[in-house]
Amino acid sequence: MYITIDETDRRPVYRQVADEIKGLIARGELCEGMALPPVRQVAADLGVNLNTIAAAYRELQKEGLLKVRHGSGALVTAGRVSQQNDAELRKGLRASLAHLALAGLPRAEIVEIVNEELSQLYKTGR
Amino acid sequence: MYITIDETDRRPVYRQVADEIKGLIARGELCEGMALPPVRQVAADLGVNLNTIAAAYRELQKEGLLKVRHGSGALVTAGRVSQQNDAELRKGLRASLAHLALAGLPRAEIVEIVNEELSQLYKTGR
DNA sequence: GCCTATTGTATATTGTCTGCCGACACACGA
DNA sequence: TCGTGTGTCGGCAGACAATATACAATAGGC
Repeated sequence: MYITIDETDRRPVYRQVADEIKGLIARGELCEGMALPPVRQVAADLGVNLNTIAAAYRELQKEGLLKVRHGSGALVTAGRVSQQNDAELRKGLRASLAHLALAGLPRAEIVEIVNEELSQLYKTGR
Repeated sequence: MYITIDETDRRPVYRQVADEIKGLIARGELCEGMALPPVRQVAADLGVNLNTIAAAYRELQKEGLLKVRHGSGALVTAGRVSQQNDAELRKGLRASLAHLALAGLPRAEIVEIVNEELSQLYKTGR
């Protein structure tokens, strides 16, 4: 499972990890029923404490994407998160798009980038 | 200047404020040369300490969007941020789109939302 | 059944970040 | 030059992040 940590990112590490795993699930690289690697292994790979990864797993369990079992491991339990309200969902997207616009990208280029990313998310018959 | 704080948002308040102002600049509601309201006024409107707003202004100054002048006020100095690398720019967008996909939205609907938001950002002859 | 390895969990500690308060410093106009 | 309006600085308390260490649950071999 290939995930990375960005030192320059201001989000806490456990949330970066959670978001990366969420991305893997979103694009189908992790499917329902699959086991996640043990927290110690991920922690060793990334050079952080095992509790940091455990926090990421708990975060995802709280969102309903994982089932973490004491003594066994963690399983992907869903390919979807429970429905959220529309305004809430848009907020993050709006901020990201504003960021791209402020960087000076023309609208057409942003559309192109969005389509590329969406193709990654919807490539299979999901 | 209409901005709001979301108690449920996990980002710190000063960053929420910074991001909202960034959005206002991105969609042209704040233009180069315009003055921002004093930190005390924004702080009073939002019910937070003035230093919290000052931190937001400093954040934006660091990104090159504002010029904060001790004793006078803060001015918008640019409608663009300095160029960043492409991968860095995509990261936030990718996460947002993954979130929408995990919420179960069909691809077409996401494209529609993106276009709506982009229309807000590019509505004038910018 | 019991041992052992493997796995997640709980507790305590340390440092950092947030947000606040009060005092200070700069700018501009009367 | 003085007063008002403006941003800034230092210190504080509380919350949060990441760590080290010890604990508890599970799975498999014997």
